[in-house]
Amino acid sequence: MGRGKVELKRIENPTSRQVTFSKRRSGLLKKALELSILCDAEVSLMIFSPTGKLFQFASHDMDRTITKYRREVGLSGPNGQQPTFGLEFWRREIEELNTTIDKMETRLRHFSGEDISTLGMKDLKQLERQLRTGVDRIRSKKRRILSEHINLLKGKQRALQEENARLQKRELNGLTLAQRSLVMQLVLFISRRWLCSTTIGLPVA
Amino acid sequence: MGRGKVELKRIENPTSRQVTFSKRRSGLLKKALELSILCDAEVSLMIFSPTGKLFQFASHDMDRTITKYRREVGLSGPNGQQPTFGLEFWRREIEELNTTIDKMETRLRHFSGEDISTLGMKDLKQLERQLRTGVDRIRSKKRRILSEHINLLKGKQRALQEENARLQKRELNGLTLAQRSLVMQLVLFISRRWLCSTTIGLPVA
DNA sequence: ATCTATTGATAAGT
DNA sequence: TACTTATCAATAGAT
Repeated sequence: MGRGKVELKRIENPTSRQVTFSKRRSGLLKKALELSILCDAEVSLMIFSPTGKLFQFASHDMDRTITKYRREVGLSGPNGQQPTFGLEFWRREIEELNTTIDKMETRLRHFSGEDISTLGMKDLKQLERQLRTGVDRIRSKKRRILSEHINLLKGKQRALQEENARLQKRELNGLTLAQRSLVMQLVLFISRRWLCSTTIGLPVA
Repeated sequence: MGRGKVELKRIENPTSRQVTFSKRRSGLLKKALELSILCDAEVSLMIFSPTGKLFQFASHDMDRTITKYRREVGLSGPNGQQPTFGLEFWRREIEELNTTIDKMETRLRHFSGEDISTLGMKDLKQLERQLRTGVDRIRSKKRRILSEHINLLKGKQRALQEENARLQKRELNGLTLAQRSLVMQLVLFISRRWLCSTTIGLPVA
């Protein structure tokens, strides 16, 4: 994929070889990363340049993957690990943990409805019951949260309403006072005119 | 590189995920091979599918490369160059596995609707969606099983019906033969009587 | 599994 | 080593 096709054969020109190594190396690492993420796979990649420099990628953990690999392929490599005394214990321990993890992974996948081809009707029924229980509990939790939220809002609303009422009342009181004042002024005014015109007979100023 | 861009994120659809895994896996293995040949590099690649199946490529020898890797990594580690893994390594390995297990346990419990007090509404919604997906898939699987069972029964039923029809036909044939026999006997009987009474004139025995 | 439209990777050139 | 660009390769989505 480039300006020209390239045959699958060691590149003789050292410069091109080095350049191609650099480019393709990063391409390979990138694709390893993509595979692991897109497809949820466990990928480990080790690249040693001709000069012995290491480049690596491990989606999970290189050692874990190597352990898994050894378990899968069979047993110890030639140089891999001499079964020193306590080693066997650790190996078995780890194997056990890995088995546990595998089982849990399977179970988790079942919970997502994956890899259920091998399950029988009985298993499926049980699984569905469990999932439905989970869904019910989660919904109930959601309802509780919503309800709490609503209550909170109601509380705030009530507080606001009370505050509102208080403000309105204060406003009304104020108006009433003003009105009283007006009434009193009116009364005074009329009284004065009445006094002037009827009792003293003087013209109003 | 395909009909559409694809974001670097776990593919949710299990079918596409499986298909993509298959395609990209072979692509990755091919590119690993090419890099090792074109650039004279030592390449090792391990891929575990989500179901735990191993796919690997090693330009030289997996164990040799692993050993080389250990040596390389060990150099930058705290302990040094010995390919012997001390207790520290194993302890860390186990710790890591236990952490993984803890996380998975939590997740499993969440899937059963337990220990969800600490989850927020967002988490709960996501969880519920996953569970519902699981339930849907399981139901669909159940339907498929039932449907297969029904088809099996239908097949058996059809076979029985055919068998039945065959038996009935044979029975009818049998009856026809009996009838023929009766008719022939009758014919013989009448013939004899007719012969006796008209041609020979002797009384019928 | 097979087929294409597209995107991605990269050989060569600068 | 880092860009650019012309080409080839990989692959996503559909069948």
